[in-house]
Amino acid sequence: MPRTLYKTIYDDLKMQIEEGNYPPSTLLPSEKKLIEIYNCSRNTVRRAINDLAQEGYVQSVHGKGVFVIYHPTHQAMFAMGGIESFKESAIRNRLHARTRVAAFAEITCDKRVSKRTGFPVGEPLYYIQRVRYLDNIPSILDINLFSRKSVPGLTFEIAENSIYEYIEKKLGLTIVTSKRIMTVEKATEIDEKYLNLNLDDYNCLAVVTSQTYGSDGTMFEYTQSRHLPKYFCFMTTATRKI
Amino acid sequence: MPRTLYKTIYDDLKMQIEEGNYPPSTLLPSEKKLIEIYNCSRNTVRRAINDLAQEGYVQSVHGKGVFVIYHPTHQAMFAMGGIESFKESAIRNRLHARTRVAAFAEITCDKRVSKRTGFPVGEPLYYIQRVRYLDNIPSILDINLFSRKSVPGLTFEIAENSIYEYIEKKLGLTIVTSKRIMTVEKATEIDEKYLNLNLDDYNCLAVVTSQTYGSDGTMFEYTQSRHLPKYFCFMTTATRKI
DNA sequence: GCCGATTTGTCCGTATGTATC
DNA sequence: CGATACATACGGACAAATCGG
Repeated sequence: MPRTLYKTIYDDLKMQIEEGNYPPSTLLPSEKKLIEIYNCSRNTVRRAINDLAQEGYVQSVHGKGVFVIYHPTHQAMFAMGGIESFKESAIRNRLHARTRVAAFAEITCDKRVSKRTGFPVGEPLYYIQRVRYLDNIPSILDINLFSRKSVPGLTFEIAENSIYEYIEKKLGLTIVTSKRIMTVEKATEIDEKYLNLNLDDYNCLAVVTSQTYGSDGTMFEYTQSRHLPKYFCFMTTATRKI
Repeated sequence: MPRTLYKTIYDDLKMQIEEGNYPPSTLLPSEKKLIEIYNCSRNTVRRAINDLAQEGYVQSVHGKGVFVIYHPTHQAMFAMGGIESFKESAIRNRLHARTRVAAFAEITCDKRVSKRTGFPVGEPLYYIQRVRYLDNIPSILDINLFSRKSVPGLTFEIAENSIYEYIEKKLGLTIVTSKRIMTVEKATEIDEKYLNLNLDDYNCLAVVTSQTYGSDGTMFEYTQSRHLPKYFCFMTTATRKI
């Protein structure tokens, strides 16, 4: 449940938009009216609208009002721009999810790994390979590197379930920022093996590389997710800086 | 030139971070100090920090301070999360850019097009196909649909140069929000023809579909960009909502 | 463990500027 | 021109997290 006022307003407006009470290409009530509706200050309303704008739900136009630009099409997507665990996305898309751990090891960051990941040389790490099944089809190959300092006590069993759940619920570490880079790469032998690839079909994979930062300001995770193109979709909203 | 105070502060902090004056994993000066430095109110400083956080430059931590999480690695990318024209990205990456217009027509949106693009049925549109060359290699196939109402007067010649320049400079229309969806698709015969594909190499393309909204709150552009994987890279930053 | 200083987070009120109609 | 709408900027108050003594 939202504990802050602007979050409550944000959630309510978002719900109203999704349910069609504020249809696409119409205007939201003016800030003045929203102040009356939610009985709060103008800043608080503006904060909520701002967050909605960043997610592509609305767009403010000077002197006119706040337009709804949400279209229901974009709901049925698998991988969204936000930060979400595999389990969370699977649940949201009503797919059966299963994870098989293919490798689990403790390593130390060397020069080569440091260059690729951004972890400092000498940093103790967990190296984990996992195959993700959606409705029993191997769909994603995940290669994770977690800092053993930031995320201590990881086990094979936790990796089989949800590492994010462990981080947030057991360790109390909050996940804040995630930087992601999307590329398309030729499938390797390892991909072929784990994802049961038929190269005549697709010989490429969608590769998402991400660095995740926790609430202590340090990077605690570097992950490469290799997606079967068929089930891959990545959505984001950009706003132009003037 | 930035006309607003928070933009000035944002630009200055960004520059300092990029130049290494505020190195990665150190703290920015506290809000209190920044208020003194820039001689402004707390809200203004916070606004600038907020914008930097959304671009993955910094991350605020309650009770501690604002960490710099920028790493210089991410500069040399081609397609970024932001809104940028082909010409702009090419210049930023110091590549020679050329555009060949393969098709230019005026059409009217029918049911099928409407379902795919989100334009209303009956909307008058421009249909444009362009091949983008980077350093004389055909790298991107762009299929654009522009609203003839929002973007009147488009010509073959403008399409050969920069449509965005025309929209912003000649029409005075501001580009605000862009929603994008990234997928990986099998290459078609058309791709093969225009991009000189060798299917033994890559048989897939990175496909970015985007809907762009202008300052009048209406969608004026629907574009599908089909990228050669070799030169494709897409970067974005996500922050977790609690 | 407690306390006080520091730092960020939330929220309020107000004034002024500027675009739209 | 005036009314309405959003944009920028300032100020202050209190809460919550962190850290050092």
